[in-house]
Amino acid sequence: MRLSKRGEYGLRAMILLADAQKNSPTGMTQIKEISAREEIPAKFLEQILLALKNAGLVHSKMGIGGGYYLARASKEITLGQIFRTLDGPLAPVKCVSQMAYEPCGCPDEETCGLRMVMGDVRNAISNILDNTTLAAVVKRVEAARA
Amino acid sequence: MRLSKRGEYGLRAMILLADAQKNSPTGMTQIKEISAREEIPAKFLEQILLALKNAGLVHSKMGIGGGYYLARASKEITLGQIFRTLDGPLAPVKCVSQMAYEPCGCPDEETCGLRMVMGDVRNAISNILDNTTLAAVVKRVEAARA
DNA sequence: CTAAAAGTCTACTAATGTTATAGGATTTAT
DNA sequence: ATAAATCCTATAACATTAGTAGACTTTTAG
Repeated sequence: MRLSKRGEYGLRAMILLADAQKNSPTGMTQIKEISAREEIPAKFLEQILLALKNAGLVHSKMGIGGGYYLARASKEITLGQIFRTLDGPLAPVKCVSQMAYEPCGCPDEETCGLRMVMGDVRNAISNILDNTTLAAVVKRVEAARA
Repeated sequence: MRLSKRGEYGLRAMILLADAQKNSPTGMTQIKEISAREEIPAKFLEQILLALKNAGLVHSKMGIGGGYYLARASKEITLGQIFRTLDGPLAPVKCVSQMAYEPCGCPDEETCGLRMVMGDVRNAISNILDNTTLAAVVKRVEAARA
């Protein structure tokens, strides 16, 4: 049940961008700054941010003084959206995926006990990640710092 | 967030063994029968059952008329135990794992927003898998069949 | 006692996925 | 024009996964 480094780095970067949004209007931040502050390999982060950009979650500005910033207010972006962009479906098995259903190979899906339980697991994960916004995470971090 | 085939096959096999326990005292079943009924490659299943045996979750009997059976009553075995044996820790990131903690590389664990949320995810998964027994799964399957 | 039926155990392989790194192309401010 | 930044694609090194192969051991039936 592991989160990939790609997903981890991407989520951490997005939380940083959400935090930056509070200091300046857009919160535009350069790759190298995110990379330095979060200790993420810069060229790897570049690919990740590009994927998030293509998914419409961040915008960017090229050239001198450019950088990345959230495409929407931080309370309009959920961790679930970021996760799915970088790591694919939340569901532990494809046969309970809402976004990318596929049969998993059990003889009868309707009476597959594993499928029932994994459906619960998927819903539990979704209830957290699809209902947690970047703004909520930033708020929680501030509470922890206090 | 994917369950491996190894984990999937192992969980399905264990649910079958739990069901078999209701028909005969031990519910002893041969690899080839599990393999046929669950459509799992026999030699792969062999390795999986061996791992479950070494973890003390099933017992076996060699020779003619042998097979595998649950080491305890089906209500004494949780899906969490099986999952961990075959796929490792439940936690999406090591820094929130109860069984196998390791730092994940964020600059400060105490104020890492991702870590907080992933802690919640781990707990949600654990609440399901560590509280669901094989007996409960079998019961649920029967309810679905009715 | 022997042969067949079952699990035991280890090694190997092919395919895939992960985690990067490299380097040129493009855009923008000065 | 130049420097600073993102854009984009390729590729390499490594790890994991899913499965296969085969020799070995134990047990029972005859």
